[in-house]
Amino acid sequence: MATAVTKRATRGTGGMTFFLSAMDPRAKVKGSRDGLGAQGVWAAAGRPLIGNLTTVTSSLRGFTTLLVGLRLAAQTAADDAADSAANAFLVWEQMVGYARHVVHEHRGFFGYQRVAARTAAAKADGGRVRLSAHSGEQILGNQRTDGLLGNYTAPARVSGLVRPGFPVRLTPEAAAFVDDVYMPRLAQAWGREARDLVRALGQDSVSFDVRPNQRLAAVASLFDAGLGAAEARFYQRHLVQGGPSDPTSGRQVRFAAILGARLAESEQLSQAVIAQLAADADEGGWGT
DNA sequence: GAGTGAATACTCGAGGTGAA
DNA sequence: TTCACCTCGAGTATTCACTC
Repeated sequence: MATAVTKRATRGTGGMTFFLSAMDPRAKVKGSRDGLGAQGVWAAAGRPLIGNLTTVTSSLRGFTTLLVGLRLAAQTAADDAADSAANAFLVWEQMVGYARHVVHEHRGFFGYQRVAARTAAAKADGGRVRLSAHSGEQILGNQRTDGLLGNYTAPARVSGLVRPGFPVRLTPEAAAFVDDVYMPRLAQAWGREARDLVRALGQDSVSFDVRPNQRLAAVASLFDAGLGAAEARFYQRHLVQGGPSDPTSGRQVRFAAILGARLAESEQLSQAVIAQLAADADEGGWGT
């Protein structure tokens, strides 16, 4: 049948050509606001190449927040109480937001607006904010579904960072990475194995000082500019290359390789660069 | 009690809208 | 332009009533 995107495999040349045709009403997404049918293009052409990430998971530091938060939250709920672990994660996500805003002046994380507003209010009134899972203290209308827990957990699972099933827990490899790379930085201000931080996250409500201090700085240090060698290797393997169970059967690894090479030469993803990528793919004999 | 199927709830991944 | 919040459809899991 004809679809919005029809692919023609040209096995002789090892390439594949995409062209547009009229929308098949059977393929149309019912009631979708996707008037141009971009979702169909993404599903047909993008998803087979990038198996783990979504259009929302554009922040590497979002994954950093998720990994460290899940590690800490698991320690607050040793009895597998999923709800309390989730609540602890929400508190951690709030804490990270304040630290990134105050220390690094970061934007572009979930909840930025409320974090900025409450920080300004706190500076005029004692310098402390309240962190908790209660709706009034969350940094989004529904932090659980619209924050990192809702948007990053599934891609992290596909990337081999989060175990399948429930409750949400890191894979052994991801947990070891957090312990090696991030926990020592937190421990400098929060005590051995960041025990004071774990204790704080386990509380129903936390009063958090957003004036410059060691604990705030320790949390912010996880989000310093640049990546260490171990971080770069880890994220390259799990996020860029799709992780150990790469659902694209190696296509994502090859795509990352040629994209990386082309972007190293060019600042922007222009039409010319895309044409070059297609030529690179043809040369590599990708087939379908 | 076991098996089946419908109804319901939940999760995930898209894009749109409106305020600032 | 950015950000927060929303809707929507598809897929999956769970619950429950019904039949044998």
